[in-house]
Amino acid sequence: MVSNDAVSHDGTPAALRDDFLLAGRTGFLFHRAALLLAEDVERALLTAGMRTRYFFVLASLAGGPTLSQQDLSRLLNLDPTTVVTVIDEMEHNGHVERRRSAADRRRYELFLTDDGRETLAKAEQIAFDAESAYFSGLGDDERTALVATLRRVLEGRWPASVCTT
Amino acid sequence: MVSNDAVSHDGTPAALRDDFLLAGRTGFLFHRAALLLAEDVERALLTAGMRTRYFFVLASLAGGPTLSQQDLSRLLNLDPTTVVTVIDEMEHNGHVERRRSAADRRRYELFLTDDGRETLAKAEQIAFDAESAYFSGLGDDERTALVATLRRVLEGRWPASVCTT
DNA sequence: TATTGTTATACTCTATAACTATA
DNA sequence: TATAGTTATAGAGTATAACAATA
Repeated sequence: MVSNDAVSHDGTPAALRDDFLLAGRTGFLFHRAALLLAEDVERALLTAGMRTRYFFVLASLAGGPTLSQQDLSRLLNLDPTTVVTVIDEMEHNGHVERRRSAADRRRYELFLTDDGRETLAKAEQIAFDAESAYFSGLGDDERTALVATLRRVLEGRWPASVCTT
Repeated sequence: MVSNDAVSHDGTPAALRDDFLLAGRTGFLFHRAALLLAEDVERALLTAGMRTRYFFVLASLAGGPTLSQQDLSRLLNLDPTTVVTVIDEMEHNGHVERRRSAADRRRYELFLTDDGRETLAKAEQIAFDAESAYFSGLGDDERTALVATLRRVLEGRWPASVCTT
């Protein structure tokens, strides 16, 4: 019986053979590795009934300057209409409050509630654990180097339209 | 006039402040960096009328063992129904041929045509250029280290259901 | 009984356009 | 005239279920 796996006749997995083009593409490896991590984190957060995007918004509102929905949209690359949906849900859950900006009455200023902060803390723990497991194959030095590399690649590109200074 | 950017009062971009939680998450940086690269490559390929997925399939079929649609599905994490659509399109474009497997008449063996190989070569050049621009901020050593790190992280996880040996 | 490929269908997610209120 | 937020709608993308042919 011929194997139906993508394995060549000498038993070498296709992905590791030099003639498998994608395996040699930095971009493809990057793409795949990030997708696996995103899936791991999403799966972990789902056990607590939370989605990754929800977590990202919670974390964005937790510190630093006060953000509006448009700020969030630019910061997290979310469509403004998507932000409305997420904030609606978060407000309904009692995690976020909309307050009209006194300086510009078109805008809402978004604030985490105490419940929102508690929920964020739980989600952070879950995400932290998932990431730790994901990166468990790396040494501390290697992970530190990875973070430095990622920061350098992102330099000047994120947050894209937010960080204009 | 108060700035509507996510910039704090001292002018430090929110993303770079210590109190902006997401900026400290390896997973978030990873997620964002990979998304930007994927967008760059997609945008570049679109100038030649090609999508990233199409390119991935071309590259998967270019070398190594002969693949069936199910193999592709597992290798690239594509739904089998999605593979049907992509291969239909590729066959229509004259880039791929379906040939019934003699050993298992349920399966198709997928082969690139000469046209498919030419198209792949062009797409590879485009993707290569886009990746080079994306990684231009990194030194050779840093990029080599990144690839090594990515490979280690992917070890045993990709290709997931394909590489079972 | 399980698997490959296929179609039809439903569902989710995102993007588009139009509207209001404010600037 | 432009921007923040909102709604309704359309579109793309994906997943689900059922089917025929083959193992």
